Amino acid sequence: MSLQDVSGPTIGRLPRYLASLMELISVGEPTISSDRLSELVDLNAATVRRDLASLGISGTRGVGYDIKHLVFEINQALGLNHVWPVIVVGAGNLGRALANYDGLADRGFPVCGLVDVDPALIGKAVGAVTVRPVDDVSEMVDSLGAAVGVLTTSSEGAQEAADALVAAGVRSILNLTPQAIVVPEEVDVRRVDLATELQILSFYHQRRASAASGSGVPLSEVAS
Amino acid sequence: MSLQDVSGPTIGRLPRYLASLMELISVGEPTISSDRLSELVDLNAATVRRDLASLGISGTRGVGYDIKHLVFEINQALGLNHVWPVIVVGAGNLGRALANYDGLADRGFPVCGLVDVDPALIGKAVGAVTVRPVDDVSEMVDSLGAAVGVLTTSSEGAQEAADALVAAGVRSILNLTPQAIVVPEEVDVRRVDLATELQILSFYHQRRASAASGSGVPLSEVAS
DNA sequence: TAGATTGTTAATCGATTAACAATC
DNA sequence: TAGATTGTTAATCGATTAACAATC
Repeated sequence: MSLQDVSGPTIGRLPRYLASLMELISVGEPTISSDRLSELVDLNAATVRRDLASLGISGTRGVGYDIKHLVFEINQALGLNHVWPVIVVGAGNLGRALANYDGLADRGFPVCGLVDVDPALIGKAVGAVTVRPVDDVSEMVDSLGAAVGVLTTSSEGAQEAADALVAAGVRSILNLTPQAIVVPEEVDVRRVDLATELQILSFYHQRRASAASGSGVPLSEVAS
Repeated sequence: MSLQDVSGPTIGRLPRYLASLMELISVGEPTISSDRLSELVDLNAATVRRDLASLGISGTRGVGYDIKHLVFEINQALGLNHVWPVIVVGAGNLGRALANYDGLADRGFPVCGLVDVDPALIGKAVGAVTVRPVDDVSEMVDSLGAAVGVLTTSSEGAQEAADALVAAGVRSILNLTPQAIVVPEEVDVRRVDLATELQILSFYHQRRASAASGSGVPLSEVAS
């Protein structure tokens, strides 16, 4: 299953709705109209109503939507009424940064395990966890109830790491390596590649500067 | 300018084309048909021809596209015939991980500067750079020719960091904090939020497991 | 010339949005 | 009842794709 393909219109917007709604809750508003919410998230009001209807959320004509109900249902849809323990494979700089990062645990994704193939790293304490060998993954998934794996290995190690996660029963993988991985059909993979993100930025930068001379330094040869 | 809106169909696929083409080069193939390339990148052949035509690349009827030419032109379109020096704002775990990460420099985005507001971090050596105060950003952008800024501060520091980059003349920002930032119209921002990526994974995980009992641990209260 | 493949037109598909009857 | 706002239909828009004439 390829997430990007299946995703449909709604899912990517749910976190945005949630962020705006949380602010409204802190202000104490009880209800909100699709019209006003649409302004906050910069979408069309009809799109907002569509999205909410598709989640099975209904409002009250003439009044709007109950904000707390909205938040509850969106959290439900996103699976945020659960805690999803995460196992990070790869205890390099990025893996260790993730294990130290509160932003994941705060949103229901605590890093409960950190593994690596490098014997030199095994046993090292990082944040709240200790680096363990990759061979332990299967046991860790079972005992910790981990549902999600994050790959922060080198490109070379990515496939092997993914295989280990899949063998351990993990069905959701966030791949932070530059390497595309191959997994069975029933496993979901999302890939975030920072260099690709920068490429996209530079694409627009270049396009914007097109006529003017670019501020980048010419690179020797590319296509050889 | 919102990148997601403007992006059009092509840009997000260019890195994929490039990856497949690089492999073909290493195998020594001289040309490729849109049909074959479309299989490699899992797209429709007409879409491939569309994309290439939109970049001004033409092939030869009956033969296909010259692979080296293709690679050169796609690199050109992505701005990869330039080196884009990057300044990272925020020398926490993630910022330091980026400064140590070869994957960016390898693809033309060397981290040339790392700054932080925390006096305790100033002067620390990280990878090839030394942490400097945020106040130096403007001078650094000029002297290093930095075109892209990456935010790895805390949520609280994100807006201030973005303001400093914008004031220094940076027009492309990759925001890795969970905080949305406000910038002038002429500045491009891309946001990558790992917790959001995990949310999307868990959304599908949950949907897949819908009927069956979820494997996540129930969370106490969400909507209060 | 016969076969292959491009470049592009027209058809299709899916998502967004305007509009409005239903109804609080 | 009058005003507001939902829920949904039909119109619109934009991207993908099939199909095919052009041409190597």
